[in-house]
Amino acid sequence: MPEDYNPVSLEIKILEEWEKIDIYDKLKQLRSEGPKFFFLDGPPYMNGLPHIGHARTRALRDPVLKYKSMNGYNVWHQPGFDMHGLPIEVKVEEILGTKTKSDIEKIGTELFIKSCKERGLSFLKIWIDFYRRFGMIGDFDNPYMTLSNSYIESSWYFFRKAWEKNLLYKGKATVAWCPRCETPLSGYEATDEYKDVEDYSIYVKFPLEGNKDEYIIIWTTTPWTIPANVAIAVNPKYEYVRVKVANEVWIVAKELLEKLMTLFGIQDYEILETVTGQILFGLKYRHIMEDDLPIHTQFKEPNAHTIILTNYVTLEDGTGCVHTAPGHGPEDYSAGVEYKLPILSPVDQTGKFTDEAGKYKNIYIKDANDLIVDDIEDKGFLLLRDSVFHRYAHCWRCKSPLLYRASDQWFIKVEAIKDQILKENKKVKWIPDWAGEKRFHNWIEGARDWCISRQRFWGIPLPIWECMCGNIIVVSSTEEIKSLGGTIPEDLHKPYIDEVFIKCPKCSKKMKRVPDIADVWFDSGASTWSSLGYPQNTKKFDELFPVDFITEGLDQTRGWFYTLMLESFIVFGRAPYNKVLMNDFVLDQFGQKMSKSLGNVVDPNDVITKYGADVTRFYLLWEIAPWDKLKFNWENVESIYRTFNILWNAYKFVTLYMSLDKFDVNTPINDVKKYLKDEDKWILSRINTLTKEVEETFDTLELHYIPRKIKEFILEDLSRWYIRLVRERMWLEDDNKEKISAYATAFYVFKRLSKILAPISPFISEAIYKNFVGESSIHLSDWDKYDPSMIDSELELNMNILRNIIEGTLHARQKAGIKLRWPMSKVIVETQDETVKKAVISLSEIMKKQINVKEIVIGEVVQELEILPNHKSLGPKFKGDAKKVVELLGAVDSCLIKSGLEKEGTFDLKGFQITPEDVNFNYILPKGYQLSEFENGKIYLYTEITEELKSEAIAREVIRRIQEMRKQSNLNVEDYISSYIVSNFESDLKIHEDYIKHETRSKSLAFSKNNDYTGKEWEIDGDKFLIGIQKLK
RNA sequence: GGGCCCGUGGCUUAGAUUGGUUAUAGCGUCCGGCUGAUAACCGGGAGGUCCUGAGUUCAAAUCUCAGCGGGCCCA
Repeated sequence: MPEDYNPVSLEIKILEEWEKIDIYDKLKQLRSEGPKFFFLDGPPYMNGLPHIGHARTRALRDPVLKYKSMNGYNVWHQPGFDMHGLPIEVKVEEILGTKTKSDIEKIGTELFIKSCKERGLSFLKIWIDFYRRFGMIGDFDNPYMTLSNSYIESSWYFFRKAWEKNLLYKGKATVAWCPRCETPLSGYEATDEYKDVEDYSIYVKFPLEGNKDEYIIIWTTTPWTIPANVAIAVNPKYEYVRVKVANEVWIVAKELLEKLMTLFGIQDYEILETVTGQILFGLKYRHIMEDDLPIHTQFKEPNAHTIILTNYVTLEDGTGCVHTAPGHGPEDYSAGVEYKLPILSPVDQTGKFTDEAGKYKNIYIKDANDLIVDDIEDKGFLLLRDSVFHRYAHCWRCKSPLLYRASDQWFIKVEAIKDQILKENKKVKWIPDWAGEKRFHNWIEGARDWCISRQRFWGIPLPIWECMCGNIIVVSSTEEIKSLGGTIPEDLHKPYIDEVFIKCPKCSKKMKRVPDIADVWFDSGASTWSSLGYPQNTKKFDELFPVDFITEGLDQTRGWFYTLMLESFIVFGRAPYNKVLMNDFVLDQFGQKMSKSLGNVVDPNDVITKYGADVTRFYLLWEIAPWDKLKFNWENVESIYRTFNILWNAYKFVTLYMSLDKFDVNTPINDVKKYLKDEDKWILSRINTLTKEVEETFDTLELHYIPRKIKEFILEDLSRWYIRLVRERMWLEDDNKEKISAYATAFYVFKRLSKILAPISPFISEAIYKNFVGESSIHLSDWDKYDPSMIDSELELNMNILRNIIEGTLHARQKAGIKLRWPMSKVIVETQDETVKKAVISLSEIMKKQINVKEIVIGEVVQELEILPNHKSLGPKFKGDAKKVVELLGAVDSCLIKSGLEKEGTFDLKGFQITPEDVNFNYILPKGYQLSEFENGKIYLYTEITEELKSEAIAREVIRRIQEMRKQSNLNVEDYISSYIVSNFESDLKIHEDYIKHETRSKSLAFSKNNDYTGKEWEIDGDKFLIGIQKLK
């Protein structure tokens, strides 16, 4: 006999059982011959605890895997963990108290890297414990970890392939740079953290060569980039003006002229000439810092310090003439390449000016701003010194303001292959489709070459060795290193790997590894093959590739979804995954982002501790579609808990009677088929329909529909309807066939329901299944496919109609103020719908019981139409004749008037023209009837209570009181009692004596008081009843 | 600034592929009822500018366009 529903203790108990039998091992063996299903786990970053968003993603993916397992698939479910990268380095730096890279070198990179490793591994157990507690079943003893030697070695394969395909190159590029971390950041890393900051806003004039006192005006918010200026860009399409201001001539965009003059406070100016940007092309100017930065006089490139043309120049702000410093901006850099400009980037990796910056050498760029602006002013080139608030990129980890600087980096040539990747992406099934067809597609379309190198410590070392002679070798395995004369360290990380030298096959000199590590986004992107140890071990990969299914959050569009696609495409020439489910985030109940500072963070462990993993998983799936934002709502979690409680109680109810009767659960449903009643056939049909719908939804991955349909089934079909209908049958004595067939039906339904529920809520389903079926685990059982022969759509439809009518009748009862306990003699169902008539006829027995009415008639009740004069309208209209009109209204058939008004809008009442506003109509029910409407018709409840009905009603009222007393006395349902009833209704009760005795399990029923019994006085409709009961031994 | 997604009673939501009677359900609230599984449940009432505006149409929550607000991604 199961206890009350206590999810937490139930789940803990089941977890212990799973551990005892080593359920994953069993599952693996069981499905070893099945078709493969390769699920690739999106590795969480190991710098914190699982949050509710992680729980959501897992609540989405785990049901798919469990479902696939139950359907015979050999599911690959290996958890993965992302353990390298800057976030961990930053955390470790906090702990060790280092501020710069040289600090790290001082304390020793070995110590630093060891600390990073410890940090990365420190969360592993917590996460795996969380997965287990969450009800996931997977290969948790063998996770893939990006920091393992095997993973690193496998991932090297990518660089080798990219190198072979000419997609890996070393280049100078202007990339976002964090001066504190002293490393470049990817474009998107740089945009993660924009902050509003105050900066200079300066307007500067550059003197044109040859034309005395003629200047071109530029605007910038970064004075520190002026030293690196090598060109000024204009847009060939725009019009520019040469303006006379005092004794100078200035060049600015025509459209911005007025605005600028107002800004500079200049009233007297004269437009000398209007030209297109095209005309300005090639004009030479002098750099304003020639004196302090001699380098500006030494450029050999012919285009240095000229006006160039680009189309990225806009008229939104500035002057239409754009200061161009290829060493400090990506767009400037492309312009620099296009026009063969010198790439000047006189800033070192810590953000300080270098020798090339002349007098500004060794000053941190931001600190140099003031000095530079002052200098420009002193030289007379400053037109305006102002400040501006704008969004400026900051380092996503350490929050330092970023800068752009040119440096030597390794790149992946993405632009060359993106068209092919777009083609591959078309083969991938995305859920929802727009995630792939639009979002991901657009992202790839705009992709640029990927700067994959980082000048940091904690990451996958680039497997690139360089020789003085210029030879470059990209290795793909430790074996290869050995064959080239290198020795393999125990740990493939820095600094050990830096000590590995190989012999140059060309010149026999010592080749040195490029000291860089890979951008951490590279790591997880290599998981397709690295998690399987490929290419060092080919077996698993050959069996499993490609990935059948992945799922992650929508932020991974540019992250994991992308790196997986890109890297796998480069290595294997195809999309690595077939199906991708993209989910949105979890917000708080008001739609606010969860954050520590707001204090609105929902810890998944809190939810699990309160309601259990089953409810949590079910809720996270049920609340909203996976790809929509989930507003976490505790009240809705509570409602799921209540649903589970109801399920449990329904389960308890049937098991109670089954075990009392020692029902043999092996009784096949076919054995009792001829005893099945309509409600049995109906629920059997419903559970099969539900199974069908669930199967279909697991294919489309619109996963939220599954728990919604299950919840509706549990509440509407199982608890509110089926159990209600069969309750009495469960109380039948002995081997009554009606009872046995109800048991067999209930068993079938619960067994199937537990299967359907198993993928989503693995614990309660396990408990129900094991208690019923006795097998080791539901998760080692096969999915019960829906049985089309059990589905009777007509019956389902009829039952729906019936439920509508029953609800309508109960409404009529309520209006009449008659309790359900009181039997009524008749109800008349009025409908034009033949289907409804059929439904009522075929299911009238159920209906009679549920509405407690003796007879159901399909027919109609003629209602009298009453006409009510509207004096407010009639009075003014007919004045003195009004009274006569009212009399006439009473004399003429009101139906005639009504149809006349409806057709013509007016009615001739013996010469008086009346209109609709003059009268109101009212239908009068014949005496003794109560009306209620339902979807397809009307219900008339005949409410006259005869003596016969009343005595039955009283009997039922008394039964109800005795049941209540049994309950209060904590009697078991099977206990027998003796009872007495003292009242003024002895003769009524005597008519129903057997009925009362049977219902209350009274062996004897007396009509006089017995002081030995537990007695209680009740009042029923104003009459007093003294009732006593006594338990029999 | 661009791409994508979202906006429906106090709250959480269904309904958009295919325009069509009175816009779905739950929570909360008020009234009534039921209860031999249920600290449950059932019936009813109140509660709506379906973000705004325009357009297409006999008809728009639904389709189109523009705008507003929120989110993710990018610049």
